[in-house]
Amino acid sequence: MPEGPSIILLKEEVQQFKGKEVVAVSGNSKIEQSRLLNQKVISFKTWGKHFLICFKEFTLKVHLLLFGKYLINKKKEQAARLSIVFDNGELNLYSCSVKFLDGNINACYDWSADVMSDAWDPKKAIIKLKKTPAKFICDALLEQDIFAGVGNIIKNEVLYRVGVHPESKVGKIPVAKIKEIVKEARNYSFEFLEWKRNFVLRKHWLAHGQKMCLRCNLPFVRKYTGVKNRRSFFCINCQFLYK
DNA sequence: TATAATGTTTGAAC
DNA sequence: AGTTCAAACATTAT
Repeated sequence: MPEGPSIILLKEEVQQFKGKEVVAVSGNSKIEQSRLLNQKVISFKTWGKHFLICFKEFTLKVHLLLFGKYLINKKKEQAARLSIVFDNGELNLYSCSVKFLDGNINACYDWSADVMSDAWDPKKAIIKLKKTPAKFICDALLEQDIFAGVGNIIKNEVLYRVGVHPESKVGKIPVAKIKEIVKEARNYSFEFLEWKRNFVLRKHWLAHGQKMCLRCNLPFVRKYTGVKNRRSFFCINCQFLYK
């Protein structure tokens, strides 16, 4: 479900509730649900994979993790983690993490680290990468402090597009190539957004889940890589190993 | 039916 | 005290 672009779509879909007051709350979440009652939604925001419902005094942070789902004006049979009812509809959240953040939301997040944000700052990402030369690039791309919103699919697609082996060491990758990776992390995320919006994301995957490399027709390597030990799909012919 | 998968936090073990 | 790592959580298609 998640990855940054999917959360942007969620934000778009709930705009009907902006400015609306919460009239009922339920669900199996252990948070103090009553806090939400009678509160008016000031705005919806996202930071990477975080979906943020901002109220006057606090923000509700929703993270869909790996299996999270949401339904708008619809319900599943299973109990919701949190169901937020407005007078014009409801938002139902399932198998996700929900938490309150107190105070000004801007104090909680560095918006410039979010690849989907207008405030995204590629230069900062490059500086952060330079500080961790020993890290594998496959791990670095998943670091939310550097590339908030990038998940495993985006990681695989970006590395294939720029021709970099996932087990390359950050410090061994030429600066020009690092810049390309940073640029593509944002660029691909926006393509992901439009494809996902139109339900055609999957058919545009060039690496993730693929068996053969379309460029050279060699079989992909499928391997759990990095300290994070996440699935990587790559072509040893088209993706250079900087080590 | 067992397994694996778009993710993160936690707390024990070093 | 800082790092590392396995476990926990949760869902569903194959």
